[in-house]
Amino acid sequence: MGSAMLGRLKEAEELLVMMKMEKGCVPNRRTYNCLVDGHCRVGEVDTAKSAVSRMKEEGIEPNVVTLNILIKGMCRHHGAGSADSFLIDMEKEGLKGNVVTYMILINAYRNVNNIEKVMHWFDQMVEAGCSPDAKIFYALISGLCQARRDHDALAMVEKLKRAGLSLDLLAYNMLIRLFCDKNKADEVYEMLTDMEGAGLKPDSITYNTLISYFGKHKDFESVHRIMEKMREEGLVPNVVTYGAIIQAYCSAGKMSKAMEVFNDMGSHSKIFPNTVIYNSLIKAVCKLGNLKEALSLKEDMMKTRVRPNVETYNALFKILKDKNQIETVLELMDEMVKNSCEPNHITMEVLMKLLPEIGEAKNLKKFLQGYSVASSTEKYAPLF
DNA sequence: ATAGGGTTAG
Repeated sequence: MGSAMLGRLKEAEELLVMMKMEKGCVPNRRTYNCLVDGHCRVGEVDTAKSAVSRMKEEGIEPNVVTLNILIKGMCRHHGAGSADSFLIDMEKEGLKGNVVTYMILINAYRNVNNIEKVMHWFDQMVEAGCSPDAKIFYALISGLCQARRDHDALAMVEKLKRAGLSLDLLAYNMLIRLFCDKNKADEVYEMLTDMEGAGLKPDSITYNTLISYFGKHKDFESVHRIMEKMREEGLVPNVVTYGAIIQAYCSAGKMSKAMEVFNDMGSHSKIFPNTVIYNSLIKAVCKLGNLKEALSLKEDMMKTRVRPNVETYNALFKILKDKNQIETVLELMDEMVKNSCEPNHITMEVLMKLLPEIGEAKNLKKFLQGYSVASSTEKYAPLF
């Protein structure tokens, strides 16, 4: 971004000067807030602050909107920590935040998974006499679910209900997901019942979450029962539904079942397998030591233009190492480079073990720099 | 055009 936007900001500043020169055309607080926001959006937080000083000099006091614009800008460009201390300073000067102010901070800390700070600012908000609205509660419940804090999440649900508010489908889905992760079936059912009582119907995300849960526990009877119910409700299985079922069969070692669902996908529906689904299958056949099948699935991906990702290659590197197929490792390393697929620490771990076979560190370094390793004459542009 | 938000398969 930057230059074009910065250019327009310069125009805005010039316009402001012109406004001041014309009689009866006085920039007001809104004018300044717009300008402050513009500077914040391009990351010029300091310029934004000096615009605030200028507005003060002209006798216009910044309001809570000005404060929120700055807090948001600081969170975005300087991190939540700086916005945090800035608000504390502002509060000392008597400027009070509102629900929006706390929402900005709560979400900033939620985004970096700092749940302590999320809770801290929720408490601060209540202490400051702000009554939280449903959106605030949803943000908090989301943060608590992400942090896997099921008890705290339920406590927050209680607070929301006491405030006369209720959960929506999205919030229920997050909670159901959390209880599935924690393997708390009773709580899952409780949520589903509660949801029904609130007049909310499960959507495909709810169903997919449940299918994945029962799949993980190899309870295929429940998986099918839920799929049946899903169809009765007029919901169509999507790529995630199929992915969950295929993954379930894979982890149960039922490869023929997994392949059956996989093959049915394209023919019985217009839903086609994606990278996640191919990876489930490739990982499963690798685990069974079936290199040929793994490579053929990867070829199938290339043919159907489903992009392999780093997980695909890592699974293949592992089995190729076990089977001592160095030539293929080198070929796949080149293919990764060609497809701009970035290696990760797992890739490096596997390849490091193959160092002598790959031809010492030289080739690994070339690989990392984006050069061909299979044939030393070929050369690609460095990609990483 | 003055400020705020969250979900599913590996």
